[in-house]
Amino acid sequence: MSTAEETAGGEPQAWGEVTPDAARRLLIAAVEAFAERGYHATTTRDIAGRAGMSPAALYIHYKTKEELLHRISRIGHEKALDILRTAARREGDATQRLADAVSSFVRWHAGGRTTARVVQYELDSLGPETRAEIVALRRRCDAEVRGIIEDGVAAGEFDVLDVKGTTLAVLSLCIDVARWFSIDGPWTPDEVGALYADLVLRMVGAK
Amino acid sequence: MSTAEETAGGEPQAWGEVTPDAARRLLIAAVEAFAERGYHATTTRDIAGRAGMSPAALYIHYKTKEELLHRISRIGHEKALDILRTAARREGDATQRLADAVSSFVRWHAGGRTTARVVQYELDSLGPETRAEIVALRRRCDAEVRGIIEDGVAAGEFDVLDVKGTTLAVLSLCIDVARWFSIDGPWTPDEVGALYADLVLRMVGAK
DNA sequence: GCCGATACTGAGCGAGCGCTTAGCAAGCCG
DNA sequence: CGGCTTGCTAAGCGCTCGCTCAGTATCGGC
Repeated sequence: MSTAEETAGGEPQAWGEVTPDAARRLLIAAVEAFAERGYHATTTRDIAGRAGMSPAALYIHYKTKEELLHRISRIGHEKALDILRTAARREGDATQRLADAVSSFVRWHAGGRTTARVVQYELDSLGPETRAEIVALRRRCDAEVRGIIEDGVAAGEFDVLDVKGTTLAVLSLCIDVARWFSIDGPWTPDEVGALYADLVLRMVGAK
Repeated sequence: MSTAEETAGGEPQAWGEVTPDAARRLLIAAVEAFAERGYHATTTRDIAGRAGMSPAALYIHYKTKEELLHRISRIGHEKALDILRTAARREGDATQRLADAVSSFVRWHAGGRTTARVVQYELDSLGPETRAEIVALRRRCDAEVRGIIEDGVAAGEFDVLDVKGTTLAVLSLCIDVARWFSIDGPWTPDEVGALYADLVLRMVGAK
């Protein structure tokens, strides 16, 4: 992970799927601006300015300001789902898979907190149909984590009172990392990932 | 807790300290609007309209739109701190006090989620000096919870690897309830409070 | 060398924003 | 009863917003 990308807005080679280059620069500028000030407080002039372009250039590549948020949100959620799915399908018992899922999910929220903050907290600024699409992706994230916890309960590895509620709490705990984590704080993303994996294993009563 | 206030925006007899009546109505309208759409997406015309007044009436009672957010945020944080302090100073061992703190704090975030959402998630919309004042209140909330956990560790009741990190995680878990809780969901605020108290006791390794 | 396509800029439109001002109705005090 | 204060409204100012459009520079294909 390069320092430039760590401080500027994301994971290494992030947004590589966005082409052409000008469209990607605008999208990265939008991620930074949305994360700093929020969607509604960000102006299209600010986004274009950060990308080194005139305000009108934005509308060559995106129909509206909301389309930018939509693209960011979908790509981000797909990445989040990918992280959880990879961990859930790994070999190993439920304890190992849950620890892996939580630590990598938290690492993503801490390391790419600029992106994660937009993805997790600007959802309400999307229109109804667009939001519905993103909410569907979130439910699939939820299902991946619930699957691991159910496996652990079935195998007798975990002791859980309320599977649905505990799943929600685990995801909520991980997601909120994007709100409070700061690169200037006392922890690295790896350290928070390890701490949180331990806390979550305690929450599910892993032996 | 009356149904009207539950669906409309807060706890019973909330905002009783705000006078005169017109100022309170405007403030309650602002809480609802900020919670629904966010601070920047809310217009002063919308706030005044919800309170049944003309746009100009707002400026009789408040200097700016930001002063409304400031007042809401300070009163809300004082209430949150009061809840945690009351629980921390109760009689009983650390396990009982932590369970009490978490369940009442979560109940407040779930039951008064309209208010809590504004208080917890619109902080960045405040100006620098105002935000500093609120951040100081948050640190005092943090200190109350850390105090209980430190007591529990000292008494041998808890088994915690990282007191500071665990404190942060516990508060983060509780606060994020305001983001996802819905009155239409499958749980009551009491049920979430009880579930979360159990989860947190597991996180700190309570016997 | 010319043509159309592509990527961009400068200027600016209509709308809606936060906030102000002038004026008015109602209540209290002498 | 007259004059002052209080709480409000109608109208609107100055500004910035998201977005548009006519015009321009650049470039590959023929």
